[in-house]
Amino acid sequence: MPTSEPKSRKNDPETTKQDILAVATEEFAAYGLAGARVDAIAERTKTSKRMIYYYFGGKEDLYLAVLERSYRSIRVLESNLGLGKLSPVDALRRLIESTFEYDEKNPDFIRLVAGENINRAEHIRRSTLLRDVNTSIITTLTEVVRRGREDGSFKRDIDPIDLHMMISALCIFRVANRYTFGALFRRDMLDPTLTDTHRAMTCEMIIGYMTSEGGDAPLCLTGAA
Amino acid sequence: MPTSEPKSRKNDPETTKQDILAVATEEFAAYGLAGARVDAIAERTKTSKRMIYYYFGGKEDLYLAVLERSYRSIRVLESNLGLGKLSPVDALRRLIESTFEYDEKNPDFIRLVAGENINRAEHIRRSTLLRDVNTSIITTLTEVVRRGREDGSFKRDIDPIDLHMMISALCIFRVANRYTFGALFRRDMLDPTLTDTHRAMTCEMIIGYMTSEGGDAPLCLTGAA
DNA sequence: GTCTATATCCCGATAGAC
DNA sequence: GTCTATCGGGATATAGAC
Repeated sequence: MPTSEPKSRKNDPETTKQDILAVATEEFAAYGLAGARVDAIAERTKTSKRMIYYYFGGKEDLYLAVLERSYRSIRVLESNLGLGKLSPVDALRRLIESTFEYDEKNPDFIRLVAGENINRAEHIRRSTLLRDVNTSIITTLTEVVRRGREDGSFKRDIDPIDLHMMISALCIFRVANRYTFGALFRRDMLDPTLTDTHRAMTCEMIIGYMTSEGGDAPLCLTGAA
Repeated sequence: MPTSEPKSRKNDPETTKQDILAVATEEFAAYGLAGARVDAIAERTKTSKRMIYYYFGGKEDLYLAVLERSYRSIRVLESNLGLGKLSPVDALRRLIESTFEYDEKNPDFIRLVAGENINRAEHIRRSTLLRDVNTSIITTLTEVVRRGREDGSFKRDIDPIDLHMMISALCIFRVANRYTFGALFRRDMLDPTLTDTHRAMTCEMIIGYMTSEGGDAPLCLTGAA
């Protein structure tokens, strides 16, 4: 058996790296960058702590690799929704529902982003790769908004980044703030019996906004002080 | 001068404690519980590290005291809005706008909450005081929703906690995720030129939802696949 | 490429005088 | 109530053999 065929070996570098990344994602999501422990990551990995430094350099480099992998995952998923074949309203609804489901199923990603905001995004800022990966969602939304304006279904002239902000806000909040809400108001926002209600609220709020007319004081302000 | 009048002394306990709390709020908001340094807090205080342990017991107790002070601040503000004198729609708008302004002006509070969610709210959960303090916002919203349903201006039968969730989501997101958004999309969500746009979007989205009719497929689904 | 053992630093908490 | 000096635990990172 020639040594030039490493793929038959039990532990090839790529598998080891992916194993480390998967475990590190959970640890960083669970405790944040400052709270995460390299020892804890190594312990749950098939390999050793030395290998983490060997492959990734250090704790912060590993953390950045985790962020890059996580962002790529959601952006790839969004790009495969086939929104171009749908009407603008249906495309928007499909994007909102996909985001809603993805966020609910991937709390680790939400927690990573929350942690990186605590860090004032100083690690994301160092990565041009992350910026490139994330352009796709804005490109997608720009096209949906353009088509909706063109066929008249969207009445609002909105910046696509602001639309992304509103979708993200409503989908992320119930995951990101699940614990404080649960502790303060005794209501688990991820309780399965609430999913349909929350998804419908999210869709109707955003689509309702996009498809309705706006104005200076559009809503029942007559007679107010 | 009798010693029973301590208010004339330069350093009375209450002032010292408030000084510590103010500095600790900034430190915990800036770095989270795990990332915050007791030494850093002590350095920027008028007093010493020893006094932090003397008054508060330890790092985690100080952190909890900071959380209690911060939550009390926003809940007191909300309670003084005089919403009972306004129509349901105007009351809702006033509450949304107040929340929007408060969150924008108090990023430290938003960051504290985000950090506590990283901690899975395990500190908030230990405090019955925090739960009591936070009931007021739900009481307030319950009353607004009840009146709006009664006079017919609100068409949706919404759980007040869910309404609070939606208001919080839209107002908090642009502050909580300011840094990752800025780094990824090159748009500072707190840029002063965006404030009016975002506030109007937030109000119209929520009030528009509450005052419009809902249904299974209420929005332009005719002809869709 | 992989392991164990360890160097080095940093931080929370405390001792003990005044 | 306030200060300075320091202890002790634990974390990141590395050394060095195989």
